[in-house]
Amino acid sequence: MSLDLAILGFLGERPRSGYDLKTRCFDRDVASLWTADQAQIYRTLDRLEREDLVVSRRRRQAGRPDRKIYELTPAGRETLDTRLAEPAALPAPRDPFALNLYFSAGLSDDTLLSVLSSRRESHQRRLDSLREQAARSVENATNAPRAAVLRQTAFDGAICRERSSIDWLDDCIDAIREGAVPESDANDGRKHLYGS
Amino acid sequence: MSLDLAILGFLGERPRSGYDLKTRCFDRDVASLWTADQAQIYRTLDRLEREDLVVSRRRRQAGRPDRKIYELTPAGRETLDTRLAEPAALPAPRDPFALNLYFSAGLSDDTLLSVLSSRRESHQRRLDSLREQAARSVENATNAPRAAVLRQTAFDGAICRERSSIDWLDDCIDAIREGAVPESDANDGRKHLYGS
DNA sequence: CGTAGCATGTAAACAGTTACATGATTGT
DNA sequence: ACAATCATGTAACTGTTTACATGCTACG
Repeated sequence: MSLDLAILGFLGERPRSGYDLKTRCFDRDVASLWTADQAQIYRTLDRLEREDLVVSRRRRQAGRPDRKIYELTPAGRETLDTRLAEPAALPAPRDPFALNLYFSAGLSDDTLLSVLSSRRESHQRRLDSLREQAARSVENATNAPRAAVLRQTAFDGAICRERSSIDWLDDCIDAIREGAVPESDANDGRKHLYGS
Repeated sequence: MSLDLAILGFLGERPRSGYDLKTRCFDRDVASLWTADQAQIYRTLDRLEREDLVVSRRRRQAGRPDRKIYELTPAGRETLDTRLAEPAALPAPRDPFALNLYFSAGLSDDTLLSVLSSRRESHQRRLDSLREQAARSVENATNAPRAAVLRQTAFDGAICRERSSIDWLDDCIDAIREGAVPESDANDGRKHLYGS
């Protein structure tokens, strides 16, 4: 459903083709907030058209296949505005990495450290791409100051979470290095042997 | 796949039934890190048994339906240890709320404020339940100090992210209240009218 | 005594999301 | 052959819902 919203949102700025949405919008502008497959985009456009939220018209192109340009219908515009103004509940909690750690008492300090460091790197990479995209987003919207600020803000939220994840990981890593995490529990997890 | 890991992890501590996993483990211990449906748990247990990662035996009970107690096989234990030690890549970016904000230039300041505040409340509630569960987790593991610390750490990561989300939202709210967000862009999003 | 609720397991249908892959155009 | 563009097929995983079966215990 977030994909619907994103597509309606992009079409709300200006009419676009599926190809356009994929290459310019999703892959370039918001890739670090949301990713979408090409097939997903085309199918969703089909559905949105069936629901009369968008309409398409074909545009001939010299030397290229036709482009199918989609734009919002009034109903689409209305749906977009409504959905944007709705209070957005949090999604169900899904924190695979925390789960991992929750069960990791059997790992050695060294293994833990390597898991945490590689995680830290991933977050760092994501942080970098968030910053890059945030910068580009602002450039692209200099003539719409409110949009520019809100886009920057949207990225800021994600950036801020990435930074806090990194800080947390650094603390974990330090704690282990300083020996602040107790040694392996006696017999941990092996109290109940198979077949016993 | 995270569900697999969680189930293997819980069974790694001690043998348990499906019911047990649902009511004690998922609904009580890690509800704010991961949720799982009853049907999902049973289906996954079936599959894990077909894959020889767990085995079950039936236990008669006086007056109740039999319980089916699952425990890890050696292969299950090995899979668990391997998966825990693997570097965990970040999941694809999915930030529906940031997307929302990204497209919200057409909303009034008042509407924005209400969206942001209600979001703030949701995060506050999640933060509270994280803290609660973290506290209980530590109590329940006093005889396994390494596990206790790692569990606390796992929750800390999530807590820390929730806190930073809340701080960020507070900043957004303040900025809007202070008029630091430019007024609605002229004609925003309505440049391209339907049918034009 | 009857009814409700709890404890426990099984099964199957269905919808939503994402991924991955393939193929059809069209004109340079 | 290549790039741009749209279209389809398919599979996996996840989640939700619903239904069914059984036999306690507890309350009015």
